[in-house]
Amino acid sequence: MGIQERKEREKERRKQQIIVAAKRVFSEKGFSKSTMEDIASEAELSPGTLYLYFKNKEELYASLSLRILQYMNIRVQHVNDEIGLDPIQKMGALQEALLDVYDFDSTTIINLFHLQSSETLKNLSPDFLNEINELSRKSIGGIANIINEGVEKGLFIDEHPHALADTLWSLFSGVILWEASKSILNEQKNYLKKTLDIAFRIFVNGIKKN
Amino acid sequence: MGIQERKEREKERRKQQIIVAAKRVFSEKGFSKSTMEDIASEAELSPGTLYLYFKNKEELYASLSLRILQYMNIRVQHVNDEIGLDPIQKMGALQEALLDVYDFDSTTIINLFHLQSSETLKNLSPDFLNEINELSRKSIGGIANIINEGVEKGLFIDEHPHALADTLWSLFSGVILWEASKSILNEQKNYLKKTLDIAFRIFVNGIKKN
Amino acid sequence: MGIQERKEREKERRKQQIIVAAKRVFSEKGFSKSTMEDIASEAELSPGTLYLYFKNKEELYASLSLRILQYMNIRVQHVNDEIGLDPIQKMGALQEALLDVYDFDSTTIINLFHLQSSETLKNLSPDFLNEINELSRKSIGGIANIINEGVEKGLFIDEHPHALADTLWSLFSGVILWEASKSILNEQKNYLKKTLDIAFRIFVNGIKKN
Amino acid sequence: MGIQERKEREKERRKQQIIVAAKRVFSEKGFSKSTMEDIASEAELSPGTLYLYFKNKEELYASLSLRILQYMNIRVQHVNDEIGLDPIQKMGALQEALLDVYDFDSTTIINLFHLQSSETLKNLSPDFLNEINELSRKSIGGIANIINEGVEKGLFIDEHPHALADTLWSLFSGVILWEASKSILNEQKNYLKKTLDIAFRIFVNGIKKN
DNA sequence: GATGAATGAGTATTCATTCAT
DNA sequence: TATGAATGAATACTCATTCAT
Repeated sequence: MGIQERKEREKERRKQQIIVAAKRVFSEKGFSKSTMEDIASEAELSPGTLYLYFKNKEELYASLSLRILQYMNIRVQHVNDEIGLDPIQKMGALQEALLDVYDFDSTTIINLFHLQSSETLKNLSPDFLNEINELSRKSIGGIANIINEGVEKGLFIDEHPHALADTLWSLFSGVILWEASKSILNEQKNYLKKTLDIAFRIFVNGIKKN
Repeated sequence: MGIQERKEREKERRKQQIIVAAKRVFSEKGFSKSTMEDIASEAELSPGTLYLYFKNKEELYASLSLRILQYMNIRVQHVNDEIGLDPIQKMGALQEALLDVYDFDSTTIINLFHLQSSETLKNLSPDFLNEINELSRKSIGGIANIINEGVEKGLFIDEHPHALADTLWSLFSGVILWEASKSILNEQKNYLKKTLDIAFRIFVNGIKKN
Repeated sequence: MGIQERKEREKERRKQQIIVAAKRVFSEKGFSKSTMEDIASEAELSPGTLYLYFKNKEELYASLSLRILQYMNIRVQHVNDEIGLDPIQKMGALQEALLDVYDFDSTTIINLFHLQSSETLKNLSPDFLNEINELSRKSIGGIANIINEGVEKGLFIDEHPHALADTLWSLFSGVILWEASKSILNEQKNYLKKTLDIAFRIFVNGIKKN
Repeated sequence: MGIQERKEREKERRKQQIIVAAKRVFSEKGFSKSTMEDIASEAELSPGTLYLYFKNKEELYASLSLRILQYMNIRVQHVNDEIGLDPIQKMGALQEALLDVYDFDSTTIINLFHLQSSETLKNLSPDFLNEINELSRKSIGGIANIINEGVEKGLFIDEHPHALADTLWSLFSGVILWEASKSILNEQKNYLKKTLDIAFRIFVNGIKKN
């Protein structure tokens, strides 16, 4: 391992350290009530150090989403790559994949959808926006592929697969955000998994031909 | 018209004036980048005056949502009250109603779903939270009623109607937020109505028995 | 009673009404935490009305003191005018008079000494300052007279009577303020009367010749 | 000198720098007319920096008093500890000590007595209140000790020494505040030292037996 | 006179960001 | 690299005062 590479790794480790801290703080206090000082002390670093790894607060916030989007992407591609599953089974596999993504890091995925639906989006640097955009498109493209198979095989209704993928994406994010908000409004146990399950079944049913 | 009543009206007019200005500013800059000064000058009033009508910035923001929620409520009840429509037709009427609500004030309904899915929620006064909670529950209750009819008549699948209503609500808000974010990400024309139409068709199809 | 005079009286009554309210509010919240609105609503008047009777908040505050100073003046003169009392007896009468003044309106007399020792003083209009100054001087002059008698009769030490009066005035105000602050610091019953009694005895003892 | 210790000193120096500036500004404009900006610019620092060293404006104000109270305490204890002085001589030493305290920092001691007799008191944090209270009690306790000696030796009148100490404290603060207010009212040279001298002589005379 | 809605100047405080060490 | 002290711009909110009715 070269010295260059070791440095790279070290740097990556620090970034992780900061991201983990940021995740905790943001999910507890929300974006605007979290201070860089909060995050720094949670990461056991000084405020100045944060700026060696992230350009500013907003990009730190957005970078949380980047990670989960990358992970989501991989999971969706996996489903695409599985051979020997019929479209209906693939939809089942997709549901499982998305649930896994949620389980993997529920805080951040809620963050992701908040971000997507929020003012922060307007203030990100173009580079970041592009990256997020790119990743979202890939994920939705992957979902569209899965659906497309079903359309081509005459199993799913003959809509534009991308439009169907958008609907599924909306459904997924809508359920997650709505459940999150219910848990604030009612301060009671949420039923996310069950709701997601119902939502998926309705969706798959709804796009089946006849 | 008594002097009391006239004053009441005058007061209501001022509130409207502020709300209209707030809507414009918030939807342009988002919550935290909007200053009370911005809103005041948009309303051609002084900052102090805003506080005669709204306790603070957050309640001003939240009160936008209250209006649209009330309107949504009314529209959902209307659908419920219509006689002579079968459940499938009622779902169609519901779709139209919700689209109307969106058309009536698209900015605010996007705000509403942002609010519902965001940190601001945590900082509202309990009274406001309650009122929003109450109104949301009513709307969803209304939707659940519509669905319930279909379930009882054996047309819709035998799930808990409230769970189905939650799913529809999630779908509706998810589509709206996703389209709104797409319009920021891609800065291009959004296809909300079309997407919503597809979403509803899928949903209704998905909950049909057989 | 002429119409002019009636108006004058009416005006005086309003002033009293405001002063009574102001006294209550100021003594509860202190000067800077009391708002004109507080006072207005305590007086069951509107804020604007206050300004018909008092130029501004500070003069309203100061006018409380004016009243008590006038009263104090009268009481001190009474003692001066009493014939047939020897200087020692007059000092006793003076003590009683000052205690009466305190009993008459303890809140305001504390206010008076606060005012005298505070920043508000710097912000009063010259007219008001003069009036307060004048009244203080008169009171102290009156006390000096009493003491002077004792000096002339060879009973009291041969200091400048005005200096002795200053000392007595300081002692009086010091005791009152100190007791007031103790009641805040310790939140317990204060012993003002006893302390004042001791203070007076010491003072009289201290200025006796031999 | 360790690096830790150096930092500590640096920090202390900054605090002093701020305190000196605050003293100047507060004594010129009074508490409420002084802005944090004023103080910051007097200290040649930025407003934010003030908050690194003092929690808020009120604690900055109160901390001025804390210093002088600590100093006063030390001086009073010194008098107590001096051996070979009879009670009368100790009273003389006490007078000198208090005058020294006044000379050491006249502005702040006026502030202290203002504080003690004012609305600010009500708004301090309990910790601060306690500390001030504690220090005042100690000083008065020290004075009471001195007086007690005289009482025990049969030189001073047989009152409760603490009550006599309260009276002396009141006399001291009363004279200082009264002289300070006279200097505002008359805008002329004040005669504090002379008045204090008279006051002390009267007091000592007043508590002597026979 | 009386009102009270509107004003808008005034300020304590916060916090993302920088930079000398 | 890492630090963390210092910065200073930014802003919600208050409240004495005014003035049209």
